[in-house]
Amino acid sequence: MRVGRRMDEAEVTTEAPDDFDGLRTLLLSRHDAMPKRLKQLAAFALEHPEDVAFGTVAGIAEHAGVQPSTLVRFAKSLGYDGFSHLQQIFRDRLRERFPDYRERLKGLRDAEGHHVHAASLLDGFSHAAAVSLDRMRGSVRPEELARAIETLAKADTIYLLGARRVFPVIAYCAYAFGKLGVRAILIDHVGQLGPEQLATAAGRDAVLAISFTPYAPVTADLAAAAALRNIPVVAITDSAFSPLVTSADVWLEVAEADFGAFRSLSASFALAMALAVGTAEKRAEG
Amino acid sequence: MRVGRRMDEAEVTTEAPDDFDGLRTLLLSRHDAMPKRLKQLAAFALEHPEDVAFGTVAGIAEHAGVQPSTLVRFAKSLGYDGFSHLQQIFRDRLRERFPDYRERLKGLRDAEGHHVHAASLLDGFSHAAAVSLDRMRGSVRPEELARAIETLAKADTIYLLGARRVFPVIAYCAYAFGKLGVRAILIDHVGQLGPEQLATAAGRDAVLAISFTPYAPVTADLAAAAALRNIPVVAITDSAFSPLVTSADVWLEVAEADFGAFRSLSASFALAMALAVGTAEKRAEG
DNA sequence: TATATATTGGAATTTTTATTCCATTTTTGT
DNA sequence: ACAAAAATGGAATAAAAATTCCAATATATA
Repeated sequence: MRVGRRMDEAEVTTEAPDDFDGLRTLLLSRHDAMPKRLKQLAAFALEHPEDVAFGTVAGIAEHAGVQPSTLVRFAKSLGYDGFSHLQQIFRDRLRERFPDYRERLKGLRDAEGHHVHAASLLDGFSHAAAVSLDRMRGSVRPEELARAIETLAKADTIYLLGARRVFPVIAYCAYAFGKLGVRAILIDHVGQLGPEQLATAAGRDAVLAISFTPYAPVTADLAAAAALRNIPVVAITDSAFSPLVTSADVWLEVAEADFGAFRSLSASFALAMALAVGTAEKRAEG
Repeated sequence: MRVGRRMDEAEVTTEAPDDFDGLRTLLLSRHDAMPKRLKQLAAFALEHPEDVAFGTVAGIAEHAGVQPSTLVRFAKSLGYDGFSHLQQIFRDRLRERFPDYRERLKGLRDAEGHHVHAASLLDGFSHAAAVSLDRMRGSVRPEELARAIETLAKADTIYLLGARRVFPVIAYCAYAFGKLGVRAILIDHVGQLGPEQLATAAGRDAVLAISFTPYAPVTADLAAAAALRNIPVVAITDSAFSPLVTSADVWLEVAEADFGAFRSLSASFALAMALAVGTAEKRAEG
């Protein structure tokens, strides 16, 4: 037997699955025993199979945060000839994906009662979300959006206002602004301390308020209070009759679709993310 | 004007569609007026789009019965930089992805500077959301969803676990369950009291936990603690490597698409809503 | 803690792939 | 049928990509 064998040429037994499911299983079983970077790649590959299918070694390596050579090593450690060979598995999967889709719908119908019902609920909510997103294209005007971003970009601190149904959106804004290095304060109104949380806001700051019917009184009240103190208010709401409109310097209209008694929040989220990133970029510019 | 212009550098007007549908239309309209080999390629491309997406110049040329150079000429005659550029359109179609960020800006050029940028951000986030929703159809299996609903429906109280990026989703669950008359407790971990908030949970209850990469340790830890105490855990996560998987009795996979550094949450929301409504309905039944 | 072993980063190399160029053939218009 | 323009094939070249190799680092073992 040869001496001085390097890891690069590691011996491989009977692996190298030739379809995606097999690869997936292999990856899952081996994952715990893998070294750091390879583990990282295994996770990346299963999370972004499309990137692996289409990307180049350099591109994927950058995305996954490893060196190009690690990709080749990864492929070899699984028993493939090299990265190109491994990539083939990912590509094959995509080629077969379209037929898969129809099978699924068929299978959905044949399944038993519960499943169908659960799946159709999911379908219903997905559909409502998709409709909301589509509608937003028509209702949000680019100039207004740009004005909203300008207002927020000029602010020293952004105070985030939203309650009940839209609280998730505003909570997400707090996360996003924080990530982007924009100072923002979430008015979560714990212990009914909303007014106090907003007390430190001044004219150089701004308020981002969100409210949909039935408008939560806190949000409208606090926004009005801010406006009275000459703090710029950017509002996201669902109609021109919203109480927020009178307090707002700029407002954006989003009409979410519903399914059953529940309304989507998808369009609001997309809009909130655009505001956050737009604001951060505008600040970076100057 | 230059003399002796060659066909290779043919002038191109305003073509070069940046999505597959546009390309298809262009190909169909130009087809009749094309020279023999290019016509041949147009037909081949529409008939075997996947081969074009994955193949190499040499390979496709052979398959289609033309010279490699003809492929490059074909791409250029349509207004693309070269074959690689044309191929990108075919690849985008397969991954259902947006044309490049920059390309997008070009398309919205008629508006003024800021507006364009803001609008394309919004477009990007909307699209990521739509893609996420669509993908979910493939990754969530109806039977698993039904099992998750059953587990939650049997529970006395549902404890809601989620932090950081997914906190909005779990916060929304608290709202939805409340509206539906299902007893649920939001573990918001205020004052680091997460473990205490979960202390009252017992085997007759259930935990609904959500976590995506990079997995917040609190969520994984609390879910593991619950599992140890034999409390059923339903998890929503983004890969089989998630630390939640080991603790979960049922887990649902959702891979959200991203735009820039931010991932959508739309699919997670839709799934959460389906779980909530499904649970409420199941309880009402029996 | 010292030593052996595995893992990783990054530059150098090789291979593959796209593109360009030009001589030859085909088509078009007169 | 003839000249001019367009189209084509195929070799030559340039560009991009994958792969290999080795030094540096980290990890495990005694």
